Amino acid sequence: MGWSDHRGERRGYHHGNLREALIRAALDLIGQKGPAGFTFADAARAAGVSSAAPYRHYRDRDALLGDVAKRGFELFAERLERAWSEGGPDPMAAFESLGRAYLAFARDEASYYSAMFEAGVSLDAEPGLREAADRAFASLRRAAESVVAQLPAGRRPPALMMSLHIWAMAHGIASLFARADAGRRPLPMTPEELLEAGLLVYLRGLGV
Amino acid sequence: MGWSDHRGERRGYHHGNLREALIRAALDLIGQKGPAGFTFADAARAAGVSSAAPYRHYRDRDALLGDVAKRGFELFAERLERAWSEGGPDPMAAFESLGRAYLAFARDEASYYSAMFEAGVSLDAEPGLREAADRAFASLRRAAESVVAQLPAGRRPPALMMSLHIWAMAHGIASLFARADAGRRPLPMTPEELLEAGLLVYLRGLGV
DNA sequence: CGGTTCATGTTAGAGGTCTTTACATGGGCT
DNA sequence: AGCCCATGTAAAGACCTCTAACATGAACCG
Repeated sequence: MGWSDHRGERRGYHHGNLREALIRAALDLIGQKGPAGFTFADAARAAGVSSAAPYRHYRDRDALLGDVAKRGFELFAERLERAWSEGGPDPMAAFESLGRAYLAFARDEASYYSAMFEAGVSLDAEPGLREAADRAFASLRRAAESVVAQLPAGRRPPALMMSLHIWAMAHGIASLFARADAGRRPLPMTPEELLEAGLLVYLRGLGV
Repeated sequence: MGWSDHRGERRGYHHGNLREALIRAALDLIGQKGPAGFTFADAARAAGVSSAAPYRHYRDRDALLGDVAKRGFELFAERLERAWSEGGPDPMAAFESLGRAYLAFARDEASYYSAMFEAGVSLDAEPGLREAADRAFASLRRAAESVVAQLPAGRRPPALMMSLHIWAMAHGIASLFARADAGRRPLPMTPEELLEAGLLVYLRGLGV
């Protein structure tokens, strides 16, 4: 069959770039039906190949999801690092920029976020996955250290703990309230406002 | 077949309490393989009945999962309410008791927690599900109101927002760090300590 | 007490999906 | 040109979902 896939890219018997097409298909399907809402064969269909073709590139569905999660963490780390460095010279302003970038990622790249945190993918499922996740977390931690460094030496909270708190709150808000899950709890404010307010309260509690 | 199920409870042709057995089977299976890791037929097998029997009690797998989530929220609400009322007369002490109960539930009843927050069950999937979830959240909110009421009238933050922040942090910590997911990020402290510290910082930020 | 009823089981099977095995294709190298 | 092998397909077998038709036995009723 020579007809092209749904993006009009396929050229002949061989797809040419099935690996990437499967990733895109997985992201599309996660967006439509959640991380558990599609099968390996569904991804093959969406990419325009037979249901056996994906096995040439991934051992099974979990391996595909693991690759998606890994790429998600890499993209996430980039976005967080960029938000931090573009957030201005003031650590606090940069910090808020980071928080917004976190939620923006959770919202705009909801499919990646889902694969990263809600698909039940083990950090050992894919080589490099844990490293990518660590890099994203390190970005948060560096930001926390930079804020902590502004405090007088006697009142510096542990930056690691601080970054864990912030990560937990950002993830909690993203996970509970920022998903478009049709039937989610309604909020009196946007998730971004909720997170910003939460971070401000938390930082004030630290004496910042 | 007169042999009994894996818990030695079955008596004869009729199971006697298949509905409950299916719930237990679902919880067992979620604990072993995650909320997406088993089928309706698996649950039937685990309960010791034919694969058609569950249809007498649940329309499909989602209905079973919805019932599990509903019971989970009911149990969760009970535990939170009890922790609050047993936490002592001091609102702050009661508040910490509530936080510990939250994490204890996420840890000890990980299968319920998974069905409630990670299985993608819509709050409309089952009659009474949303009500049960609301009751659990209301428990958090009442606790927040009680703490807020201790503050001078001019400095009272909105209790709803406060309860959302606390829920988000508790859920974030439970979801990211408190699961025994074999390959989770290691922490320099227990999740309970992390949450307690986070709540203290947050409450200090509010002026409590 | 005997018979009826009906909720709750069973088996059988249609229809579908997933996964694997054996075979087909053609791009790239010598 | 011709070979190799990465990357596709087709088809078989296993399993799941769901329905239909039948079986069992506990509870109820005359």
